[in-house]
Amino acid sequence: MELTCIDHSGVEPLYYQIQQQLFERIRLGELKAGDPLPSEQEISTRLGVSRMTARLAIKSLCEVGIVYSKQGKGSFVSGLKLEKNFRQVLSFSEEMAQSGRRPESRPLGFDIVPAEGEVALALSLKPQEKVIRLRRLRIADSVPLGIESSYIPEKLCPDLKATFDPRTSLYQTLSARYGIQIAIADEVVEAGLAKGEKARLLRIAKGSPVFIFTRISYVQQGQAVEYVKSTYRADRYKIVNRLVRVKHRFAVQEDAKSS
Amino acid sequence: MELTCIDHSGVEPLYYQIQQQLFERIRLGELKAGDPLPSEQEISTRLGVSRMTARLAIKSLCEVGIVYSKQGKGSFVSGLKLEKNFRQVLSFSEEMAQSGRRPESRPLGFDIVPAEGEVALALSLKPQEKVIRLRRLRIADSVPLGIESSYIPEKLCPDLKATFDPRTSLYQTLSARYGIQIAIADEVVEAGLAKGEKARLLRIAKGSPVFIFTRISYVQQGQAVEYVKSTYRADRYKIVNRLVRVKHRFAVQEDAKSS
DNA sequence: CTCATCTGGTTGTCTATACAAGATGGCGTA
DNA sequence: TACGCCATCTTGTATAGACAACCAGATGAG
Repeated sequence: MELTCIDHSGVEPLYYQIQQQLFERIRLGELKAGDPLPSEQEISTRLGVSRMTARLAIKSLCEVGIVYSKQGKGSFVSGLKLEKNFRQVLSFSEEMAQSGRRPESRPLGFDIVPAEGEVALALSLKPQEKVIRLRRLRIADSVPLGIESSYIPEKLCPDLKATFDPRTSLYQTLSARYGIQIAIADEVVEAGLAKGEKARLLRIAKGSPVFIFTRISYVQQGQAVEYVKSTYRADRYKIVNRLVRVKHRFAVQEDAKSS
Repeated sequence: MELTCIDHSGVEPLYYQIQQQLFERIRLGELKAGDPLPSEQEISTRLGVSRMTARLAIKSLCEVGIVYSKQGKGSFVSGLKLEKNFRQVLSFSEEMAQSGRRPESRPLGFDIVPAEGEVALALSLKPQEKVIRLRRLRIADSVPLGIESSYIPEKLCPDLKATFDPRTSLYQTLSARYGIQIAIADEVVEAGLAKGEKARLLRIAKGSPVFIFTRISYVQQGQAVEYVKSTYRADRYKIVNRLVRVKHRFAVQEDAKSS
């Protein structure tokens, strides 16, 4: 497949069509790691678009890390696997789908409680405001994997408690019924030991290692919409990360506590 | 502080100067969460640059998540904390500096061994090729924090063994002496229990929870340069992540295993 | 042969302009 | 009053052109 047939009619942006064609060629292995992409000039003349448009397409591929550019040399396919999308906020179902496992959820509790302590703090609520609390046992391929407790301000989704089926996707419901699209989440990961009720629910011995996640999800405007605390079995769950080395442009200097 | 004084002499790119000015105003709290940034038009006329240049400055702020744009409305400061840089490849010293702790390293071993098993696989080496192995105890504020074993192909840095002081920064040396700049790393995080020698070195009880990191670092071209396996105390170490919800443009569909 | 220079190709930055598309408020008409 | 249309602001997309910075290979002089 070569770079061809750009639709100039305007239904889809030109740079997006080019980006998708290039991405497809990479995904199919037609362009392999280290291979040079067509130069901006070449794309420009071959497809009859301006160089800036071709450039925009390539830059958007650079942003997700599957391509890199070198001044004076060209743009190249990076040698990184694209098997997984790292750094994503994923729902449990999405996560399981990515790793090819069959997800299942068993509700452990679904009620409305006043926000208190860390929950109120994380969601910027006054201590008396109501939150919807949803506790679920997460199951992968019939094996208990983790326990999740979600807290969502009731004012954001008034009748969620009445209409939501706790076995389905919370994120999908928030998006479809309330127009709440989660854009970013901050997550703290700790390691600990399973004990008591949690060990029993997860069917592991007391003292087994577990991951403890604390996650706050935000919409793009920055408002917190969800606080989640969860415990996952460490023998059946691991975290895969892709880290990037930043070129200290936005390095936030430490507050001068020591000086 | 207002948008002022752009240096047109060409030492620093214009869009970069503008980006830095805006970033500084946000960092100082002069522009708070939810506040609109000056419009592209306004920046353009006020500073005497073209709108595309102003746009480039704003877009680069969007990329790191501290600003978002809405067609027809404007660009706004997002409500996200920028206290930390998330998801970076950091050296131990850099990481400690960010959290305001005093780093220290005690070498536990420094030798050259043949690559075997997982190490050879990760670094794409033939089983007989030599790797430099460096084991270090990582200490923060005089408290043992973790044990790290790094493996680096000897051919990439021939006389490292002879010249490198194991108490200093490995990344800095790789960059300064060999021109090896690490650009990306893939990391797997597991949770486990401390036992035997590791528990003793870390001064924790056997059976205490620990993080187990397995990291492979790459240069931008994709070649692996370092394999690290490390064990960190979970009572003194936690992971902080920022996740983004991607707009399924690059979603890699699952291999059709089920169909 | 060796080394400096030139030259063409590439990405990086920047300008000036244009129209499309979404948001918002006002104005006028029904 | 209520509603639709319009003017105007915003960002999004696209063009054509220009020069700078960088890289690599060819060419030439010594």
